Amino acid sequence: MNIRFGCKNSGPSDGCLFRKIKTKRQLAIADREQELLSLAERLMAEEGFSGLTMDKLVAACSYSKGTVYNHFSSKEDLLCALCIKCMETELTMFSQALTFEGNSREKLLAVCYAYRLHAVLNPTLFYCVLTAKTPAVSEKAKPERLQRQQELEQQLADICNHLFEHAMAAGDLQSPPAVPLSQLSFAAWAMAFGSNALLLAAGTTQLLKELQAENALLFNINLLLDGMGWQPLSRDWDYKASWQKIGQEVFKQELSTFREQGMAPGQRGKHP
Amino acid sequence: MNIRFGCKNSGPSDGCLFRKIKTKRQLAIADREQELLSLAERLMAEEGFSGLTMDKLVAACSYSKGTVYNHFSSKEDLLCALCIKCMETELTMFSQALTFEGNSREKLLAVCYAYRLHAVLNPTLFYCVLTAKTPAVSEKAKPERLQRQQELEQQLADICNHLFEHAMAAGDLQSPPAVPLSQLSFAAWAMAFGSNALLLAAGTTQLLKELQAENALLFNINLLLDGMGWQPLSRDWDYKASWQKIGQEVFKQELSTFREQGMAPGQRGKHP
DNA sequence: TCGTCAACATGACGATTCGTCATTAAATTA
DNA sequence: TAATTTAATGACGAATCGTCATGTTGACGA
Repeated sequence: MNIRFGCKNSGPSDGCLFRKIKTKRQLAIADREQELLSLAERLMAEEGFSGLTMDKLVAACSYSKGTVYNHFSSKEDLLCALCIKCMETELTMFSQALTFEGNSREKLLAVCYAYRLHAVLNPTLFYCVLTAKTPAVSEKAKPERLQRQQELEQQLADICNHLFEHAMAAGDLQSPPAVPLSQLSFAAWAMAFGSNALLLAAGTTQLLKELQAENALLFNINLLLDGMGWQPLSRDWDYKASWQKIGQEVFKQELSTFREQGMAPGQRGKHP
Repeated sequence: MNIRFGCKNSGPSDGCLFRKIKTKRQLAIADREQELLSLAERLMAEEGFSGLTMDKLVAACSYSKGTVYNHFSSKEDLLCALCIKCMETELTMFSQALTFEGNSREKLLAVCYAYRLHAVLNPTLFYCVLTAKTPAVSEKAKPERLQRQQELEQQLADICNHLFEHAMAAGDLQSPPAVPLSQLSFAAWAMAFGSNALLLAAGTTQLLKELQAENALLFNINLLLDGMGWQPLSRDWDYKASWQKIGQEVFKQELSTFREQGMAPGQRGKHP
């Protein structure tokens, strides 16, 4: 028996979770996992959250049920995998946002912009991330996947934390005494998350129709950062201009794709 | 044929959704709906979100499947009904919070306290409200229920809006020009919601363990209200003391119940 | 080239769950 | 009480989940 990092009994799906892919066979398996994930993403976008079932996925792909279950040990595991894919995309967009040239506060805004844009482009995946944190899901997902999920969460949080450090180093922000940086960072995260979630639900709720959803996140975050005393304050700087500049300079491509199609690729359907 | 507000073909569950309950029969039906809801709530608390199935509910009650389906046209409809029950409880607790004597800002804090307390006491119901806004649910729920849900949402939002009006009338808060009050109110709502959701997930996530979850919502809201310029600012007032005072004066009973049992009644189980 | 064996693929299958509907029972009205 | 409307019942079919015995493949050594 080959000694291969405990591959025994673990099925083919490990291929893409390990850092190094060895054989071409494992490579093919990892490829297939991505293929299945893309298919699942499309199914969910087309037919909504509950429209994604294992049976449908099996029917839609060219593999058998057993093979699909070799990749995803349960529906929850598949959901978790989708969540991971979503967060990886977020991470990419966040990194893209960090390239924006501006003061420390504008950089945080750029990340918020990325967060919002990602949510608008992938509303169903946003729900997916929400439910993936539900105990119902995390209890049935593969441990490796949960670990990967936490890794990504940490990386996303690190980006946010780093922006706060940067601001303090630049002298734009002073943390109150006895308040750890993570607390401030959490506040920003909570605001961004809450705004995004409510704005997404607002389409359903219709309670917030009069609200100008386009700039609501910017408005909310500005209030919060003003409360932190993050310089320059919103009364001393035109952050609305920054916001638009971020869109034009960093996410031009995503925005044009969005506007052309009315919706993002694969997001045309309903979400039943 | 009797003319009875179109009761035909509508099943027994209407009884409790109409404003007036007529016959004793309808009264009994409305009672049974509450009985079923309480049972469903307990099932969900004990066995988690996915532990609640229609079949289990039928097995756990003394009625037949058809009868249960006369009340709740689908699983999603049941979920929506639970969401409504949850929001009604919230509304009660919010009203309770409004009795707190204090300045305008403290009153808002009291409502936030109620929101947080409710979420901690009923974590599974919190998830329930989240998912009830999902298209998957709202598309299959009864129209009357969706309407009731929106009514409640409006009432909750009104409470929040009214607090802002009160603050402006008292001179504690000035809305920036060209910014509707609802925008400010939405910011507070988003912050409270986001903080609560993340804090709930934090138990799972473990990313925020170092965070002092107990006061995180207070901290976040304070930052936001400071950003709005809501007087007195947090540097001029001991809101931590207010927070504790709210708990002691308004929610003493809930807190003691919480501490005695370690968890709220019916919330002892896991959430798979 | 072939044999061997571990790893992988297959799809039939049992178990749940959802929701329906023909039938039976009860309540209301005449 | 008879007639009629309304509600309750649970057997049933369809859909879904996840498993497992069986068949297949491909890597590797001879």
